[in-house]
Amino acid sequence: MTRPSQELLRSISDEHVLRSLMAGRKLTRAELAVETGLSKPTVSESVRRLVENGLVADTGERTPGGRGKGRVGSFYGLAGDIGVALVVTIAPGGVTAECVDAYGDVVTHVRNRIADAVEVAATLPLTVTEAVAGQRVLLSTVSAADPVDRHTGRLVHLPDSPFLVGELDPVEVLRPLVGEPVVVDNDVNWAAQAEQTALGTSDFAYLYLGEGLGCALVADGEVRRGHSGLAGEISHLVTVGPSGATPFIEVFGELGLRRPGTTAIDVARVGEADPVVLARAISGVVTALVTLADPEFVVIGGSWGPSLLDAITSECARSPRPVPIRVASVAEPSLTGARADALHRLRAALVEASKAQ
Amino acid sequence: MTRPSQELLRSISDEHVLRSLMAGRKLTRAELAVETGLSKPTVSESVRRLVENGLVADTGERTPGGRGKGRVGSFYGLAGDIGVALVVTIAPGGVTAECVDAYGDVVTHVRNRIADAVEVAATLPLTVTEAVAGQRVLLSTVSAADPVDRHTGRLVHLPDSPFLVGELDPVEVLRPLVGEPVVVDNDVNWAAQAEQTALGTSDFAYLYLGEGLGCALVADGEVRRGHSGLAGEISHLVTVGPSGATPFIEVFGELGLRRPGTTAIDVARVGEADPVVLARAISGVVTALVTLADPEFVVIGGSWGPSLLDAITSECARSPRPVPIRVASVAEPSLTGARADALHRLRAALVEASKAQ
DNA sequence: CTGTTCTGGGCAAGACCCCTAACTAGAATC
DNA sequence: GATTCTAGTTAGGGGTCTTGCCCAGAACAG
Repeated sequence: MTRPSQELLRSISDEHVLRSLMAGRKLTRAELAVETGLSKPTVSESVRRLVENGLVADTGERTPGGRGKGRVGSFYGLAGDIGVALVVTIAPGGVTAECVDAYGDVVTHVRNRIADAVEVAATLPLTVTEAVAGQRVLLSTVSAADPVDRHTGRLVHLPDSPFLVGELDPVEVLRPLVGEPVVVDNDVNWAAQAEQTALGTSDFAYLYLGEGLGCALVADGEVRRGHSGLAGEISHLVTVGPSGATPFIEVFGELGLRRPGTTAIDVARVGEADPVVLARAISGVVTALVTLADPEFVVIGGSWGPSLLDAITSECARSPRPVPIRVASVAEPSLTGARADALHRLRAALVEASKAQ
Repeated sequence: MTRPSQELLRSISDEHVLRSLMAGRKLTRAELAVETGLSKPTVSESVRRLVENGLVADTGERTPGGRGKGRVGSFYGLAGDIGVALVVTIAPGGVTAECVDAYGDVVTHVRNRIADAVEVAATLPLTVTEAVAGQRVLLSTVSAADPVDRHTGRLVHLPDSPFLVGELDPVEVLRPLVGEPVVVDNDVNWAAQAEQTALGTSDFAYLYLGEGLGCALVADGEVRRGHSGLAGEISHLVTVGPSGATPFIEVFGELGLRRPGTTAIDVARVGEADPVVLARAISGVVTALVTLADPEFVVIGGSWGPSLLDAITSECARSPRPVPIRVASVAEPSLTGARADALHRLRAALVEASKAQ
C-alpha cells in the first residue's frame, strides 16, 4: 500500500489541478481553487511546480474583457508540447491514424483507403507518420479487424476464421515511429468499449456481424478479453445451421455467403439470403452468450447485422431465456472506443509524470 | 478523487498498523514500526488512536522470556470484541454456519445435515444462531446451491433446471439474526473464487458437475456474475446429446440420470452411463466456454465431474481450440471461497471503521 | 554484585503540507 | 480621486511524518 508521506498529499494536489486543467482547458489560479476545492495558496504552489516540470504553462491570456472589476488573472493551461496519443485503426477498408491531445481534441486525422490486405504493411507506416507530423507521441492504441494476442499485440490467425488484414505485428511497426507503449486490441472489443461509455451499462454483449464475425463481452463495466485475448471469437461456435448443428462461420459457407478465395463474409450478398435462416443461426449464438455471460442486453453491430434486427429479435424471443436486442448506437465504434481509451491513458500518463518528480 | 488532507495521511497510517496486526496477531510497537515501515513515534500515535477507538487492545502479554536483553515491550492485538464475519453454506446435504475473525481463524463451526429442501427454512436459522452464539457479526456471506439473483440475493428458479434448496430469501432470513450486510452467491461462483485464490490464475472457467450443473467464469482475476447473477447457468446450453443437439440438462434426462420427481441429477447412477457420451456433451459445453470466454484452462469440480477427467480431456483435445482440463484442487470449495470473501470484507470493514473517526 | 549491552518506547526538533485570514496589486466604477 | 471588487501573495497556525537522542529496564559478562 501507499506510504503516508507528505509527498503523497502534494502529488494528490497536483493531480487535482492537472485534471481540472484537462477538463477546463484554461483556468486562472482562483478558478482552479474553486474547481479543485483546494485553497488558493495550495493551488498557487501546485501550479508553480507543474509549470516548473513543463506540464502546465501560462497561456498568456488575461482575464478582463468584461468580467467585473478586480485584478487581472492569468489563465493557465496544459503546456503545448506536453504530448499526444496516437489512435490507429486497421480494417479491410482502410487505415486511420489520429492524434488526440489531453483535452480530448483530435488534432490530426489521416485516412487512407486500401483495396487489399497486402497494402496494409505499406500504408500503415505512411498513415501514422503523416498523422504524427513531428508531435510528441506518449502512447498509442491500435484497433485491428482481427483477433489480437493479448500479451504480444500480434494478430492471430485462427484456422478457417475470417482473417482480414493479414499477418501483422502492430507493436513492431509502430515502435520505431512512436515508441512505447502500444496497446492493440481487436475492433469488436473497442466497439464494445465505445458502446459501454455511451450507454453506461456494466454487463452486456456486443455481437459484430460484418466481413468478420466477432463478439465482445462487457462484464462489471469492462471489456473482458480472456486469457490470450481471444474471448468472443465465435466463428466456430456451434449453432443452428440450414442442415442442423453447424459452426457459425460454416453457416455462411453453406449459404454461399463467403467471398471466394478469402475467409471473409460477402457482405454485399448477405441480403440475398433468407433472413430467418440467418437469424436462427445468430439466435443460437445469442443463446450461448446469454447462458454463459448473462448480459443485460445484446447489442448488434457491424455492417449487416443491424439490418436483421427484427428477425433476430423474434428468433431470440423464443429462447428459454430471452434477452433484449439492440442496435449499436455509436458511429465509427472501433475508432471511438480506441480513441476514448487513448485519451484515458494519455491523461493517466500525464498525471503519472507529475508524480514522478 | 480524494482530498489531500492531513487526515488522509493519518488514516493511511492507521490502516497500515491495523492490517499488520491482522496478519501478525500480536506485535509490539517496535515490531509494528518495522513491519509497516513507519517511524516509531508515528506508530505509537496510531496505536493510541486505535486503542481509543476500540479496535486495538493491549493483550497484556509482555515481550521477554528469552528474546535477548532489552526493555520489555507490550504486545498489541485486535480488540476481543471487534466482531466477526458469518459464513453460511446451504446445500442439499446440509447447512453450515461459521464465524471467522479478522485473523482468519474459524471461531465457531456448526453443521446440520438435512434430508430434504423443505428442512432448509427451519434448519438455517437454528444453525446460524448456534454459530453466532452472541458474537458481534459485522457481515455475512452465504453460499447457496442454486442460482442467485445478484441484486436481491434471492434464489432464482430457472425452469427445468436443477433446483435444490427451494425458494429462499437468505437476506430476509439472516437480517433479523445478524443485521446487514448479507452477500449471497451461488456455490459454483464461490468455488471458483476459492480456486482462483489457490491458483492465482486470472482467466479460467470452473465447471461444476454434481447434483446441479453450473459453471463460473473468472476473468481478469474476478468471478464475473453477469447482469442478474445468472452467468454460467448452463443447464439449457445446447450441446451434443445421444440423439443430436440437445440442451445440456436434457442429456441427463435422455440417459435416465435425473432423480424422478425432482430436477436434480442422480449422482449415484452417473457412473452407469457411457462416459464417452457424457464426455462428449461436456466437451460441447467446454467448447462454448472456450469460444466465448477464452480461459487459460477449465477446472472440473463437483461430486462426479472429476471422475470423468480422462474422458473429458480426450474429447476436448479434438476440438478446434483445445484447452487444458484440470481437476479442482480446493476441498470444501464453496465454503472456502465464501469464507475467504467474508474475511476480506471483514478486514475492509474494520479498516473503514478506523477511518470513520 | 556491578557494569555493560541491548531493546522498547518516549521526547524534541525539524521539515512539509494544507488551511485561514489578512494583505497587496491593479483594474473598473462611481 | 475614492471606492469596489477580484487575483494572487504573505503570514501564521495546526497537523503529520521523520530523524536523532534519551531513558527504562532486563539479560549478560566478569
